[in-house]
Amino acid sequence: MLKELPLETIRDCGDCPIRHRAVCARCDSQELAVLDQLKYYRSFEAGQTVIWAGDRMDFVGSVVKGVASLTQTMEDGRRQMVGLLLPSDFVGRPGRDAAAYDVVAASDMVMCCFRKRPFEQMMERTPHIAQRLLEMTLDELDAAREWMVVLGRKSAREKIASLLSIIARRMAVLDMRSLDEALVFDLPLTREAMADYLGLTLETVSRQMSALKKSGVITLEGNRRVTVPDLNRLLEEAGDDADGGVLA
Amino acid sequence: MLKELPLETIRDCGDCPIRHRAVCARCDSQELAVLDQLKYYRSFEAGQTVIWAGDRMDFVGSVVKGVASLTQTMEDGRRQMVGLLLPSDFVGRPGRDAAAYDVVAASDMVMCCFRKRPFEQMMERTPHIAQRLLEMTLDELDAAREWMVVLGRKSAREKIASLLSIIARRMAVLDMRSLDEALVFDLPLTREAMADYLGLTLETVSRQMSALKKSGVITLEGNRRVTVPDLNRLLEEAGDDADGGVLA
DNA sequence: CGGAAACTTTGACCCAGATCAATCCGGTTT
DNA sequence: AAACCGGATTGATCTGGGTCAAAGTTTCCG
Repeated sequence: MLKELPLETIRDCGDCPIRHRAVCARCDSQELAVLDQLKYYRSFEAGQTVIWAGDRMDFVGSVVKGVASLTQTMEDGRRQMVGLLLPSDFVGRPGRDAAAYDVVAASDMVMCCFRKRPFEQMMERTPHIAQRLLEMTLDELDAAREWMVVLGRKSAREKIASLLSIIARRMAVLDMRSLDEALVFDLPLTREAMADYLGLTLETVSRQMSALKKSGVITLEGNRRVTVPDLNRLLEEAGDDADGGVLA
Repeated sequence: MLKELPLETIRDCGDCPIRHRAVCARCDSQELAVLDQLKYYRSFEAGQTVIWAGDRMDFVGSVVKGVASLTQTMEDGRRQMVGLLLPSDFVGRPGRDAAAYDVVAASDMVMCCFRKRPFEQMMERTPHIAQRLLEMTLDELDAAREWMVVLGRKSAREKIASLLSIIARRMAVLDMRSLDEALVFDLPLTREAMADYLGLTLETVSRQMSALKKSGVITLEGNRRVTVPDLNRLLEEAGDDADGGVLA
């Protein structure tokens, strides 16, 4: 356990599933060729730590497959998740040496990595990368701010509904499914991780999941598989505008 | 009331107080000359709304003097502040037409504005601006994530102490005062705005302010003026490492 | 298959912070 | 000065979610 998985397939950027959403999205074929030389893949199994807060971080990269979490821990052990990274999301900060947060694989995960120095040099020469990274960072900032509303002002039930709707929508987009039909997905988080995301205890998460199930807002098969028969109903429960913001 | 203040002095970029911290920080004198042509100042009085969420926003800019807040409002009226903008902070998002949040002047405030289109064009031609904006956005994302820990995991007393220490430190840096001596500053926020920042009610804010005062962690003169005799003591109350992160 | 570890659910009770309701300022207007 | 007004404080009470505790499920392996 806790060792890196062997890589089934070394992919080519050309058929990379996140080619058009990741930090490389704007790159032309020539720029991509350079990145292709620089990149290497790393795999992690669910639960494995990618890096600890404070550790020296000599790479940056993109989540290709699976889900990772960014978590901040207070000295007394209280934990708050501050980022949930789905495929195409970027890990690391150019210009910073140490990791600011614990990065943990929430599910089995594959990352496309670059050594930090060469990547930074490439960024200086390649405005397309810096532009895309700015765009992605601004999106993340927006997401962080939405999340602050969830943490600061929503009830436990609304928090759970918010989390489920965020995951449901992002998963649907990644799978290119329509938001109108019933959505089925596997939660990439344990109850404890959900609690860390939402500023709750795992008991409260469990109770509210049961409550949403009893109300028919969701269906559960086992602990992980969730069905959302009507996304608008879920969004109402989340306290959001039923036709809320469009995810890019 | 609620009209823009007349501008006492039209400043030159050369002696602008935020010249070396704002989005223009990296610009050379030639680039600065171009910006100088583009820029215009706007003043707001405390309480005045700069722009409402959803409104068309045809400018971007920097806070030069004073403090502004970004606030998200839910349909039922619950409010959460999602950004606190001090001098040098950037307002608006290149590439976005509508404001995402209410922007309100918390104190009398001066902004240095640029019409959005020309600024975006300038950004494309001037990597120094895009680079600096990326850096600032990454810093804001870090700040947002710290704030998420505050919202999700801290007690009311810790929340208040956290807010005071953030403001005290940023004010001290702007005034170039040492963090070792006693810090005195005027709170730029009403109790209600503090509550919106921290996900609390104004009554709880008031009670915890009184409690911190009784414990000698702070001193109050009137409602606004705060003295922090010992910043480390305040940081302990905030639940942070006493020698916490260095603010850039 | 079986046993254990990890995760989840459920119940009983409690408390920090919300809510509701008076005051209490410090200015400002008349 | 008196009346007014927008904060701010303080008090009494209530409650959502935390805490502690005990089962119940899955999953993982040998």
